[in-house]
This record gives sequence, C-alpha cells and structure tokens, in this order.
Amino acid sequence: MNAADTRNRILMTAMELFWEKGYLSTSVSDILSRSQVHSGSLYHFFPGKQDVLVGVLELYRDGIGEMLLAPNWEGVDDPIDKVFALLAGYRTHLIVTDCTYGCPIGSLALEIHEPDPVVRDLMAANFTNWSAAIAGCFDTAADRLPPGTDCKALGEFVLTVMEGAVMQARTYRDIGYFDRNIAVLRDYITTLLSAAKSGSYA
Amino acid sequence: MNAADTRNRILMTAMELFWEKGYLSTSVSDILSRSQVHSGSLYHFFPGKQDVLVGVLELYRDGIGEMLLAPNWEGVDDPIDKVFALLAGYRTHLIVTDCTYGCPIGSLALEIHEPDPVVRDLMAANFTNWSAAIAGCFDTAADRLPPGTDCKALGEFVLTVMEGAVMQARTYRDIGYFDRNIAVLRDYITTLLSAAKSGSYA
DNA sequence: TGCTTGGTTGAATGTTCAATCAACTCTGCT
DNA sequence: AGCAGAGTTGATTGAACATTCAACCAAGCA
Repeated sequence: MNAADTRNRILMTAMELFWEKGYLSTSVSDILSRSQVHSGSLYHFFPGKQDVLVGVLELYRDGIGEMLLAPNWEGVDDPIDKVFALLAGYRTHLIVTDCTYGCPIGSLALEIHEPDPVVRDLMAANFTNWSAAIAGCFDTAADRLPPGTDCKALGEFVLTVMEGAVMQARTYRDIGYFDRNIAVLRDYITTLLSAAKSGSYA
Repeated sequence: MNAADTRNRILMTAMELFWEKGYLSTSVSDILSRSQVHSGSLYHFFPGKQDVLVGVLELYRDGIGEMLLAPNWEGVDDPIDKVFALLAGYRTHLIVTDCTYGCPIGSLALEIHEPDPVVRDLMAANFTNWSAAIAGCFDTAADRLPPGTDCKALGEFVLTVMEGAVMQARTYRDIGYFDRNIAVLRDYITTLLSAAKSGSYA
C-alpha cells in the first residue's frame, strides 16, 4: 500500500464517520480503527483532526459533479426535472438509512459553532457549488420562467428547502416531512412555470 | 438562594451555552462555572448532562408562546403578517449576533446524530409547536388562500425555510442569504394570496 | 436539644481524547 | 551494497471530561 492509498483511506473513512456520527462525536481513534491506520500515519499526513475535516470538505467540494450531480442526473434532460431529481437523491439516502443520514455539509455547518475560517469557507463553498448547480438549471429554463426571475436566489431557496426538509425528516424519523416540503416547493415552481406561460408577468 | 433558584439558574445557563456553543461543545464545567453552581448541586437536580438538555428542551417547548410568539406578535394582527413577523425575529437575532446564533432547536437537531428517544421526541415537539403556530396563522387566513390549501404543510414549509435560511446566513456570516430566502418565500405566499383573490383556483 | 431532610461543597476518580515521538521498515537511487 | 527519505508503528502523554462521594450545612420539627 502506497502513501496515497493511506491518505485516501483516512479521508474516505472520515467522510463516512462524519456523516454517520458528526465531526465532534467522531474520535480520531474511530477513524484509526475503521480505516486500519495507525495514529502515527494519520498524523504524518494531517497535522490534526481538523485538517482531516478540511480534507473531507475539499473532497466534497471537488467531487460534487461526479459524486452527486452525475449519478442523480443520469438520463434526466429537462432542467426543472434535474432540480427534483437531485432532491429525489436525498430522499433515497433518507429512505435507505431510515431517516438517520441527512446532508453531511448541513450537519457540519450547524454542529461546528465557531468554525475556523478555513473550515467555514469550505462549507460555504460547498453550499455555493450546490445552489449554483441548481441556479444553472433555472438559468437553462429561464425562457419558461417569469421574466426577471432571480435564478441564483431560486438556487439558494432550493438548497434551503432541501436542508430544512432533511432536518425535519431526520428529527421525526419520518419521510413524510420531507415529501410534504418538496411538494410545496413543487407547487411553487409549477406556479412560476404556469405564470410565465400564461403571461401574467409579461 | 433556594432550591428552585439553583435548578433554574442551571437551566438558564445551559440554555445560553447550548445556544452559543452547542450541546457537545458545552462541558458540564462550562455550565458550573458560568452559573456559579457546584458540581454536586447540579448532580443533585439532574442525573447527568443529558438530563440538563432535556430540561432545556422542556423550557423551550413550554415557553414558545411567552418567549417566542408573544414578543414577535405584539401589535401584529394580520395572520400573514404574523408569519413574517416571527421570521423577522430570527433575523434580529442573526443581526445582533453577527450571524453566529441560529435556531437553537435546529442546531441541536443536526448536532446530535443518535439522540435518545426522550431528546428526539422533545426536539420533534418543539418543531411541531412552531409549525403548528404558523399553520394556525394560515388557518385564520384560510379565506384568503386558495381553497384546499394544506395549512399544516405550509406551516412545516415555513419552518423549513426559516431553518435553511438561518443555516446559510450563519455559514456565510451574511444576512443577505437569509433575506433572499425569505423574499422568495414571500413571493410564494403572495402568489397564493393573489391566486385566491383572482379566483384562479376556484 | 437532637434528629431528619433537602441541599451544598469541592476534591477525587476513572475514562476518553487528541496528539507525540523515538524506533523501525520499506523503496528507490547511486 | 549502502544510503536517504518517505512512511509506519504503537506505547505514551497530559489535558479535558462527566461523574461520584463523604463530609458538611441549614431549616423545620419533636
């Protein structure tokens, strides 16, 4: 096993554990035992626990396209469908984990109250990439939306609804809370589409 | 100082600290030193740290009317205005804390990944009370909304948007993210009100 | 006066944690 | 073969943590 393998296995294991248990509840020993790496090796690659978190957040940031968007958008062409396909991906994660796993970035964002600027910037970058991807969908469908629609704000709003919906589904351990929230969002988007079509905003 | 005072000071201090630093990052020593209570006294009233959390969550649950709704709804009569007045209260908290303090329940909900059933039920009860209060506003304004509007789902949606908007404002340390999200929500609610007025749904 | 009960004190306990480090091995280069 | 440096090992350290407990106090009552 070479160096890149070790570093990678640490990051992958930490990614899993931070998602499962959160950052604060994951001990360095947890990472070591699950990844089968010894403490000296971990501290050879990372100055400290927080630097492992930075590495994980960089993986998320750099992998959003391949790891998140591509799998959910496979075979989906319509940009509005893409928005809801991504949300459906989060629904699947909730289902297969009995509503215990949410959005890893959202959990970290609320868990770490006084984040290091480096960590905070990375969490913000992850949010920005996510909502920008959604905003891009709305941009592509701009001709079907009321003129002057703020697609960037709409992207941020979809992120907001996803995070809030996941939070409730997880707290109640009930997917119904997620579904009802997405249904309301869908009603809103539908309203925008039909308002543009009927020309109410023209 | 009598017993009720001591117990109360512990709970009030813990409430502050859990809001400031979160549950996991608040040590029992933190609570003891800020509340000027000795460890033996705390453990006389509470079997352990988690029971302090339970006490805090009960305070939130039982105090939502007096502590949260009443102050924000003073002088506000219109039920739709009440919805946005409550959201404005959260905005004020963000402003006065430089976007560092969010919703205490939301933070706890995402921070504690494997909550004790007692804790989870209390967090859920807090969410239910909050969204029910908003649903009540929509119920009162039902005649101005499209017929068949699901006011309960709308209450959950407003909670969702508040939590997501607070999460982003806190992560970016920028109130603009909160404001834009609330603006989109307002656009949606406005659409519902005007759709009902124009009779598009009738 | 002495007993009981509810509350207080704070040093002590045992555990868990992140981080360290000196000794070691493996790999590639000369 | 001999060397250098990257990577590994795991016992160890010291701090922080939640919790305990025996001694103590004060109020009310017999």
